[in-house]
Amino acid sequence: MDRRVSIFAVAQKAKCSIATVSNVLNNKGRVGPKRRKVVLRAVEELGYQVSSAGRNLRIRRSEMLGLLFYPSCAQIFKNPFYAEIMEGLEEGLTKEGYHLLLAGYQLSVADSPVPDFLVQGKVDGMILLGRFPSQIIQNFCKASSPLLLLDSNVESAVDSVISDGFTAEINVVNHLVSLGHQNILMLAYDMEDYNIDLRVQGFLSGLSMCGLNGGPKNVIRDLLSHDDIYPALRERMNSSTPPTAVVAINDTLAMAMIKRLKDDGIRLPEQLSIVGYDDDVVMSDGRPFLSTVRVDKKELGRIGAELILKRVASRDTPVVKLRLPTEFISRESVAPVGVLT
Amino acid sequence: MDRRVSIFAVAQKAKCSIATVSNVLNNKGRVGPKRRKVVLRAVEELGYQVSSAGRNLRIRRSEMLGLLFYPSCAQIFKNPFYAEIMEGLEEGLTKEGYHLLLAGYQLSVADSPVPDFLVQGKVDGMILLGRFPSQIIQNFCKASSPLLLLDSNVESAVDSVISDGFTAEINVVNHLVSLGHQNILMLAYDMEDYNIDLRVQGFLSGLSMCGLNGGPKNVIRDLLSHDDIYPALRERMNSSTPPTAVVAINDTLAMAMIKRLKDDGIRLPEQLSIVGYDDDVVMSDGRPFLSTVRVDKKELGRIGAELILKRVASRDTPVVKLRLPTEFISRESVAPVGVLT
DNA sequence: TTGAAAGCGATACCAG
DNA sequence: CTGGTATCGCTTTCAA
Repeated sequence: MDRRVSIFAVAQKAKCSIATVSNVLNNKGRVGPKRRKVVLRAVEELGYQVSSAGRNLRIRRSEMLGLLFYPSCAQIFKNPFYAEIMEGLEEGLTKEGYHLLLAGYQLSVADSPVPDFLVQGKVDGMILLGRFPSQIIQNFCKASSPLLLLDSNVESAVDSVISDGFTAEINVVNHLVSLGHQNILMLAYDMEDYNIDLRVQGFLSGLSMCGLNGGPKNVIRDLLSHDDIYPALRERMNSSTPPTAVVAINDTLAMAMIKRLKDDGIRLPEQLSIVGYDDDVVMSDGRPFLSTVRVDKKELGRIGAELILKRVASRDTPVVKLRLPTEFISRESVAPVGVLT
Repeated sequence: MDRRVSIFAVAQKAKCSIATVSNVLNNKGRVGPKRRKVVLRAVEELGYQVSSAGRNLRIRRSEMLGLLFYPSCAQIFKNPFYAEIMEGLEEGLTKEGYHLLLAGYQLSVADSPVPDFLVQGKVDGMILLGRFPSQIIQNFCKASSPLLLLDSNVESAVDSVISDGFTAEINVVNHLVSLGHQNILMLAYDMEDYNIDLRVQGFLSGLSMCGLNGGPKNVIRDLLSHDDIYPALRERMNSSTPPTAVVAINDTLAMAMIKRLKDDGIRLPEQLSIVGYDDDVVMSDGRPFLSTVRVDKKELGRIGAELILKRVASRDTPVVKLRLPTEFISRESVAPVGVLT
């Protein structure tokens, strides 16, 4: 912000008008190659850089996007999943000269339902990363400023990009069934979460597509923590018709179950096949073990950048709800049913 | 950025000049209480918010600070320690109307040694969070824009704030010695890191202050990973003069050692007392176990905010190198020497 | 192909 | 205590 050398200095040195300098810098093309070179050299020699203050005022955009976490940055970033999304996001934005303004929800939204940097026009739009209560999302929608839901979604007219958990779980079921599994159980957390809904729906669709007429009994989703979920799983294992495969809502849950199952002497994958979701870098005994659904998190971020930028450019673009394709990753945690490897 | 209602509208509605509106909004005091109220109401009714674009241009500050991570946001944020610092930092900045511009080092510093948003005047200064190679820090110093090293330091004229590992480790040693420990070992990683240096120095000073004439033999610092460090510790334990207490450079290392020691059947803390550093939330058997040095991470961030803001306000403020006081937290992992609890 | 000049929205000086 | 007004640095018509 301590710019001593303004566009004037450049114009002077290049013996032309500031308009021409601006045109050169913005590649407006309406400048002859000769002049262009002279200007560029002047810029170089003076070490000139456009002042975004002046620029922003004129173009009426800040070229800055707000990034909001809920409940706080700490919570989000502890999760490596989001960290990778962030990388893609930043990459996509930087490429277009955009930057991210950081904010935890708590701090920014003290009294007003909308962060003040939004309302102050510090940003051209907002990106909501993670699982926001839908009430909060509604507030943001009302602000009628460009908005993007990254890795989440609600049934309103807001752009959003998530991984295609629906198709993913259908594929998972298909794969398991092709290995002979008939009694498949899905494990999820009990919370309001679009991603979970989607995956559960995909799972159930998968079952019925395979003629397995699955239903609520195939899904355990009324428990919150690993410690609560495991006993429920254990109970099923001890029933007269134990599942031969378990689909966990994400890798974290899958790994937690695996640990407990092993402790209880259940042989994996012989007795029970397990599939996760996310393809977090999880190791077991030094090498990847868990079959899972790979989500290209960087791509998720990149696409997100594209989407929000598009909306900033023209606010009446039709709303886009994107589901990113996923890839099933087959590892040791899945085996054909009844086969003792 | 889509402000339809400018300061003009307010002035019109309040039947005064834009100058007065500005004065009211900035609490310049030179406005009568009556007018002031009228203006405030107009602002309210119109839902007016100052445009930071206009403001920034005029005051020649962006009221934005760049936050830089090395090597990438992902790396940093996976560490809960930094996450808490961030909270304090954000709190301190928001209070003063400042915001954080986010950037991973990789992306921002592709070719230029200094991120483009700095040079473009998008920010009024930079905050470097974490362990940067000193070469990189030097580059930033040259940029002669306000700079703050958060939780790190170099021997140049840059503001920095870290926890006082020196005094902390002296206290740790004193405490251990007061419990009868004479043979104390410090464990650290082999890397260039001001914090590690400081703590090691404090540790050694502590020893000599207690008349224990410790030396390099009391410090193991030539190894990189937990897996390498443990054998070295193990070797000491098996020697003719085994340590009775171990001071780990941080909680992570301490917990890693504890796990391995337990696996090897060493009774803790009877056979060996252990102290960590950071007071991360680490549990063992469901409750805090590890004696450690508590760092008020939020305060670290808050102080950091204060420092950089001060420098932005006046660049020729003398350089400040701050060491935040710490607190020794006594828990079960430390016991008097030779006492079998 | 180039330049002059009109703002963008706010702050702050200087008069009154 | 209040109001003109110059100015910040840039983009963008409109003329030439």
